Amino acid sequence: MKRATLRDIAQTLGVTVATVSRALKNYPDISPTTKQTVLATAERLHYSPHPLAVKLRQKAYKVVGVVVPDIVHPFFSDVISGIIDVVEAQGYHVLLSQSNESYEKEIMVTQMLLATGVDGLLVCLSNETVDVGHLRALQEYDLPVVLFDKISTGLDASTVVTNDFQGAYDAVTHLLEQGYTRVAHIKGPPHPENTRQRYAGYRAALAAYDLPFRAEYVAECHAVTHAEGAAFAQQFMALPEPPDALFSVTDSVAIGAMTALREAGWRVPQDMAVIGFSDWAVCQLVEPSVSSVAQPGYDIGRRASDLLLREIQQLRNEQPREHHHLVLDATIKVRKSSQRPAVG
Amino acid sequence: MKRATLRDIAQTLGVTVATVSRALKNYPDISPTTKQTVLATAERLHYSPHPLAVKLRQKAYKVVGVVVPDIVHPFFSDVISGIIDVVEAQGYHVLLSQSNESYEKEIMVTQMLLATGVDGLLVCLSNETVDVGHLRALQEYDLPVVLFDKISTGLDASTVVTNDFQGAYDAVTHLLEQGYTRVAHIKGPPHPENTRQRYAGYRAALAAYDLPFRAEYVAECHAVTHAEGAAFAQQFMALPEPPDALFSVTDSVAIGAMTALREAGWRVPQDMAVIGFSDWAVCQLVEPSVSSVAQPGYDIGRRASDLLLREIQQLRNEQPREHHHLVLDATIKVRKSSQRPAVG
DNA sequence: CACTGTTCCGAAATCGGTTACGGTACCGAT
DNA sequence: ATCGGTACCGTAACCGATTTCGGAACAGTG
Repeated sequence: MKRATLRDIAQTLGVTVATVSRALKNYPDISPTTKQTVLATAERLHYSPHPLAVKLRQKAYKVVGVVVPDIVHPFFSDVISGIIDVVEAQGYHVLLSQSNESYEKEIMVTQMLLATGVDGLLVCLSNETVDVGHLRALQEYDLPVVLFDKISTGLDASTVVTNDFQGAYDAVTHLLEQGYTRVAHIKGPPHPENTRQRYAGYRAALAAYDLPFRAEYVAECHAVTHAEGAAFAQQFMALPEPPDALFSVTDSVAIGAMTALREAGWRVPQDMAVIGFSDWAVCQLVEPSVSSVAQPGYDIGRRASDLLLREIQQLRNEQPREHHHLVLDATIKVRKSSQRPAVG
Repeated sequence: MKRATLRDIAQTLGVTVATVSRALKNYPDISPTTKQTVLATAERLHYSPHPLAVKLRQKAYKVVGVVVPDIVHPFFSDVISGIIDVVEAQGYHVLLSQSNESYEKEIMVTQMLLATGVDGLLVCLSNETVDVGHLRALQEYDLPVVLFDKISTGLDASTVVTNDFQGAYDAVTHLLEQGYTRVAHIKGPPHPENTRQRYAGYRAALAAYDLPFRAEYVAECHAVTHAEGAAFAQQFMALPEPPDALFSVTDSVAIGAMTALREAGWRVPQDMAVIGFSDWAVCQLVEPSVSSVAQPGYDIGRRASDLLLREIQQLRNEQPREHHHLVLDATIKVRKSSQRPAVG
């Protein structure tokens, strides 16, 4: 069964396609009679306008491109879910690509999206990305770009990020309020802004409690794995004055540390409290359950989409485009791993 | 900066768009001279063909639609990742939608994808879906559809699924080989074929070892949650002759059961072995690490995409379309939770 | 010089819609 | 009878490419 076109309807009725088009779109100067018959035969032939023809004429793709480093990651799935919900409600669709944390692939993918045709782009930069010339090139083609999570100051674009500083600050403050005083931190790799902000939040919380910063209480991840967490935990336990709490840049590292602690006979949270970051589902499944800082992934997706769709509209109406920089709060989820049992 | 068109090039060179088009596409009857100048100015103007115009002419969207119940699910992220990798390598793109496990939403979403324009569809049915009339309607428009994971026999389409029967059979056999004899099973909801196959595999493995089927060793989930797993574990422990091993339909349920076991003072795997299904990342993070059956999500995505792209090609070449039904083996991942310690 | 055969390129149709513009028919008013 | 106005619909340009057909220019041959 072939797809019905305007001409099919026009020919069966003995009118022109223009008339049919107007009848279907409720134009004023169409007689009620012809409108009725057009609608009827359109219904009968299961007519629906050919998407490409409409889009070509309208110069609108009704599609937003999404580039994430890695789809198989709970945070990004959350973001994508938020994006889809907002964007589909506005009649747009989502074209999805991943960069696999590779700068090369990111360039390839953005080029492909440009070539395929999108009205705008939602991008989370890869960890490798420093230069954003490829995105600036897109902007020169009047293609709105909104960055989220991993952003860059080198681009004049709207951004939506988690408040990593505040999340870290709250997490460490929570530990300090529980009475822990020697809080260690396993940082992430030096480059991404996120992990730097978490580190900054850690130091700020210590400072707010007039606690000294102790370099031996800070370790720096590279692979950000379970194994690294375990290794650093052992390193901390071997210190002459070991820490009594740990704030980890990521949940997997935190859980790795907890495994090492348990194997060494340390109890969590009695001997060492642990709090992670990201609030993966696994935090609720392990024993003891792991406190963590939840990133508002779904909301990031929603807000970023809102901003992008607005910019697309502004471009279309030739209005000046505004850029916004949203910072969404993270919320700490307190579970067993950081709740100091009542003394006595 | 506006996008350069064929006409822009044609006008600056004083030729027609037809010449430019042919020069750019290496047609034979173009003089080397003009081909050179055309290529040069195309380069200079950063020309790239307008995707919509090409697609309209070619009657190809170069897009495949993907419908999954829930993006925020490690299995589906894996599948999507596989789809993207295959499809992008062939110059196609992925239009992503989710049904949220709702039959209504699934219909809406497939309609939207049809209206937006896709060359084919990769669909995992929602749990609610029984009738597949909405997909059959798509096929009548000559739109190839490939089902994966949650499939339906009511549709004449290629399918790609995990061998749930074999996965379950292997898992239970593994338990029996370890010397466990009283293997319990927590089933999933009755409707999805997957969970029925897992149940069948469980029973077949028991039968292969000449072990009796004991109804009190089988429980049926509804929400398929951590809490349900814990509740059923307590139920099993309260039996006069409790099981010594558990095969669970899903990892989260397995881990819930393990939590309840530990709280009751039962050791895993000494007092009860546990093996789950799906092999979520969390299995490697909890203590003891959880054995599980890994579903080949990434491969399912790849194979399903291969089938779909082939059907799209066949349709385009007016060749007869073939349907295939792939069943990909699951592989058991043996970890601590199911390895019986050497006795003595 | 006429005829045939290349070589290279333009004209125009096409994909399926949208829409500015113009024209016909019919009405009532002068 | 003429004019202005309205209701309705057709014509055609357009979006940006692809592709068939045919024609002009030129070279080679008898």
